[in-house]
Amino acid sequence: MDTTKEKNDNYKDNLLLRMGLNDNKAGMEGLDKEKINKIIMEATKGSRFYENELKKEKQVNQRIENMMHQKTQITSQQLRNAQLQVDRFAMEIEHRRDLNNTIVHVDMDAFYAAVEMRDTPELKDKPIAVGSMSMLSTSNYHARRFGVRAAMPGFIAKRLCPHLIIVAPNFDKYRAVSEEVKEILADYDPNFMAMSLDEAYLNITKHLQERQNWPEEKRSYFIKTGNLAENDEPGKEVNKLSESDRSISPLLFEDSPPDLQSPGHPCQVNSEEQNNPQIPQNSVVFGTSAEEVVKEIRFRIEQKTTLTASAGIAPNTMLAKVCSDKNKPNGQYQILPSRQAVMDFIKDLPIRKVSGIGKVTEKMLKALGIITCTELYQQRALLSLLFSETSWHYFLHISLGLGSTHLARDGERKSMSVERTFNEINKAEEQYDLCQELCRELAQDLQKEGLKGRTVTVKLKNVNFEVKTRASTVSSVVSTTEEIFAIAKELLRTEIDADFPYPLRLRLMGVRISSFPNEEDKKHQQRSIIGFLQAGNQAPSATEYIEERTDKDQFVKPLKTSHKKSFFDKKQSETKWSHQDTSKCETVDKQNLQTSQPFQIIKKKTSENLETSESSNSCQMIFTCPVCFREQGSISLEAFNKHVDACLDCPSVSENCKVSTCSQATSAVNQKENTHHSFSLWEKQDYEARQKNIEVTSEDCVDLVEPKDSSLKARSIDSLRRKHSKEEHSSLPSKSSCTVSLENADVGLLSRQESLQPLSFKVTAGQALVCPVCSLEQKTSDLTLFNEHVDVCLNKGIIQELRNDSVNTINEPEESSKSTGMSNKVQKTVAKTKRPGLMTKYSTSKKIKPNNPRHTLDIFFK
DNA sequence: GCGGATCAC
DNA sequence: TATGGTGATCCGC
Repeated sequence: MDTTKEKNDNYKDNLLLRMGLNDNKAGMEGLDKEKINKIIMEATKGSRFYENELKKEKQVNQRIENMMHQKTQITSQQLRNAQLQVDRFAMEIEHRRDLNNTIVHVDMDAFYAAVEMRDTPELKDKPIAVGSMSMLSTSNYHARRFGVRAAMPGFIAKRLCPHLIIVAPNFDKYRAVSEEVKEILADYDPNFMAMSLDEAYLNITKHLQERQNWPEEKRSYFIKTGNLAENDEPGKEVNKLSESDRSISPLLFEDSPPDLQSPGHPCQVNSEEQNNPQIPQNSVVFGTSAEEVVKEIRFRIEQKTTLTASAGIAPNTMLAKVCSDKNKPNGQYQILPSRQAVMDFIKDLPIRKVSGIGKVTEKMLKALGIITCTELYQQRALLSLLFSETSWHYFLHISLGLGSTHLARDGERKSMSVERTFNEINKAEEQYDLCQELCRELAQDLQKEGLKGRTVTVKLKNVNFEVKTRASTVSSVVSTTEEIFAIAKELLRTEIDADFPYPLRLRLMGVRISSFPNEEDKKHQQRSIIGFLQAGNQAPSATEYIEERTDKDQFVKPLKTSHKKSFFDKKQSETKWSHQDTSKCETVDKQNLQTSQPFQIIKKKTSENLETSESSNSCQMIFTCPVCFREQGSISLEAFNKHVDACLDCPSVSENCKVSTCSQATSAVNQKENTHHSFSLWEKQDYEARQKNIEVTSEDCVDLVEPKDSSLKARSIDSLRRKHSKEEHSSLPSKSSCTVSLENADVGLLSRQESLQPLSFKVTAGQALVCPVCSLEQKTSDLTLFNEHVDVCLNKGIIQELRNDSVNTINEPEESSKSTGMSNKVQKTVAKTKRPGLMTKYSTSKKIKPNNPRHTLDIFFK
């Protein structure tokens, strides 16, 4: 698909063109550009949306004005100094220029629209767009001639092109097609980086090396016929592409360059093929060059999906991305891996083409007379004085044609959010209901990924399109509907109160959660559990502490939870019970009957009526060590802490708790497999989820434990745990204990599967490390990995799950809020916004080498 | 840590 | 009638 950026801009350019606010060229064919602008303006002018656009525009202009003023203050001496510094840095990064990688950016052409056209032949020669009357995701090339673009509201598109057919998106279908494409991409780079359903980066350097020795058969493909037979393996029989099928692409892309309209079409077959009797007539042989590889990729994509892709080949991601746009649609472009080739390409390249330079940046730079990369380079000293270090480093990289040469693995998620646009809602009560509904959805999403965060942000957009965000960070992680809503509600309340007596007139509300603890945090959290428990004034008793923390941390569980055979039953200490106003004791008990915790501080409800027992109920508490899982009875907190400390610090802790660290099911697996390497079940689950990019349910989890046992298969890990809690000691660890053991072969499989989104799993023979938590030998010599494992065991297995369950147990959802009437599920875009390694990568200040750099300047641009 | 902005898709 | 949703990052407080 074309870059949204471009689509967006063209639309907004059109929007603003007649206002004299923007004079970019759009280059329309089908409909006169003036007409397009006129129609858009007529549909837009006077709207609240438009007024807000103007307002934002003014703000940008103000920014520019400030910048220009700042510029006038710069002395020539400052500029000279800046020049020196910048050029030193330029020399440094130039020195590190790496041309040894071949990066490919593959981009499906008008993806959603193309899928719809493929599947509905009637649409083939009509202008179509995918989306709704409110917003379009993409349009086909026919519609684009009328100025119909993505990120344009459908109702305006309809005015531009009355015959436009707007098709509702079908994301499941797009996902499926995307998977087909990804299967092909994986053949060339198992670690390829998918940016969305229709876009991906590949590093084919390794493939190219291997390919050099490949025989022709391995590079030949038969041309298939109209049926969509699965057949994209080299050398497999397929028939000729039928006329009707071949007609699809040209109709989609009328202006395709003829030589690229059908990659791999017989007209492109290598000459060697004709001379080789081994290769049948209706086949194509691809060469061994990068260009040939990419042709092959695009050929296979089209054969398999009947859809076309464009691609760019370059020594880094930044250039590859720009290249893929060059011969779009259905084309490709390569920048050869030489500095000269790169510089030639960069020379006149408008900076706006670069990923990361958006509308605003473009405008600001334009105010400085910068439009092309050459100009960007020429103004580098000035830029270093006007922009942040992060920014000017980024600019400098662009202007030298530098970018990421490796595809960074996906990092951990940083936030998760839900937001929704609706017709004006101005009644506070409805706003709260809506907020709760969003919190509920968010909590569900969080649960799917097993995440908890500390910061809750509420986003509000009023009917004038003015956006506000309000955030609150709490001291410990939250994840349930009630916890999130408790925070979000207050944020919302503050805003409602602030405008009183006027109502908030909202058109959008969103809830986001962030500040997920990283591994370090978790470790710290775990290790400081002792201090955690001691928090409060002057070493309070455990009971006092718990009472304080009940709302947030939910470290408390009514005793019924594990009354069956728990050690805890025997020794209970007195404590008080308090609960949040929203909690419902009935559900608490019901829930608790179904759960058991390895580590719990148990409170027994002594009053019949929880609602009235605030702060006065006696509860009894028992501690179980989170490390060795042994009940510590009603010992003092200090003694308990010491014990935990000792367990955490003692590497031979496993010696003390070999027997009971694993639940029955897992033990069985371990025995059966008799292995050396183990993963936390949940770790593996997370891992596989990342790979498949799917939601993982607890059912999946059980599959991992014992795939052959159908009786277990159908059960969730929770039910498994429940079962165990009944059959065994309830003090056994729950999820933490579900450690999957894998044969080395399995580990190998994992490593291979990792291809999609690699984890850094290294399995090396030799030195055995024993996890002090799960007692299982870790067959890795990588300390980091080992530590990660221990962290997972500690955190996910014990504290996290304890809290999770406690929380779920105590605050059972209140009665459902009214339906907001906005239940239409929107596709969650897999928005990976990482600019392949630029913006953030160079944010650290560099030590400048004290070499004289001045004379080297000329090497960059002449 | 917060809030507004920018950017990508 | 009607201008999206998700996620990341940066900057100035």
